[in-house]
Amino acid sequence: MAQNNVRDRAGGAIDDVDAAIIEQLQRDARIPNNQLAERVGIAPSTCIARVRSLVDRGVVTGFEARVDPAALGLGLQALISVSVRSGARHRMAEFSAEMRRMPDVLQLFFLGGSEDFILHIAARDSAHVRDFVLEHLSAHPFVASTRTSMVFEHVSRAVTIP
Amino acid sequence: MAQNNVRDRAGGAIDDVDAAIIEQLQRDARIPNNQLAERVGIAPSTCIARVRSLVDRGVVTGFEARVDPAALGLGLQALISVSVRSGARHRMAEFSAEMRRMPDVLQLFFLGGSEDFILHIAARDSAHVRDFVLEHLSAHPFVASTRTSMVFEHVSRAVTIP
DNA sequence: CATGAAAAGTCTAAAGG
DNA sequence: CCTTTAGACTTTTCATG
Repeated sequence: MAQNNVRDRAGGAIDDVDAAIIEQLQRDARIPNNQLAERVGIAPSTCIARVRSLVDRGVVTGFEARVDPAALGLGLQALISVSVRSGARHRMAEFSAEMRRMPDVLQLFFLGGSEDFILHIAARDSAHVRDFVLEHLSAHPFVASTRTSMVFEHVSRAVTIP
Repeated sequence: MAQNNVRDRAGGAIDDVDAAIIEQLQRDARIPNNQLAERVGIAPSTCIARVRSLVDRGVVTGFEARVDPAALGLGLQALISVSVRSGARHRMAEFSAEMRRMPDVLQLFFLGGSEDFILHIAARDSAHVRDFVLEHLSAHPFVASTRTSMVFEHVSRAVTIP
């Protein structure tokens, strides 16, 4: 069986050509359609239809520019584990919406287990991290406790096709 | 002072037009250059030069397609905190390179503090998570201990210009 | 640095296999 | 589902303010 066939949510299948398209677009979302077509070995018009189908089926969810936070003066990153008061567990959605509005928040992970969620933030310096935790977390009525760890290095990779 | 002037690493400055360009490209990296130019209020030829400059200065580090792991059959995500044996601390770089090669790893955070790093992985199901931890972490000579938390929800946001 | 105009290249739809 | 073709649209370069 030379061909992959991971089924997607919409019932379509990801074949080898789709996989190759995805891999190229993960590397460079701005590759011209005709170059992309040539690299994956199909005609440009077929390629355009394939890319559209991947987007329509929800496999490719968007195309975004990666920006270096350090280049914007945000040279520090931190992970903050937050435990929510047991009485406030049912209001997590509310809290989530608040956190999402904070400009410093890069990622938000809602977890099962003892910790309730982890925030990934970008900051100018350690005073900025401290202020963020004190003002937006420690002082928050839903928050039971926090634990902050500085990020020394962050590696992020696109998901690999199984 | 109506104009922003965050200095970047290369000594250039991010002015309001650059900030507007970055914001648009974070939303949609594939926006046509002439549309982008119109939205930020400059000529297409100027816009092309601005975008190139942002890339050359390392402010914009790339353009990538976002892919839904669930659409590829990876419906589960986990965060795994890993503590490294004290004797192996000086070989973290080696370990990092190994982890980066694993196809299931989405992100890798190197931390200061008691935990040494956190892995963010995508998996088919809980058996896949368990196998990953057992085979690649617990069995690894550098690893002292691990703690796995399932991710119920993951929100990821582009960095905001300060 | 920014611009406009012209050349080079790319996108896309339609028709046919 | 793929390919070819041809017209429309975009990108890009470069000379000039």
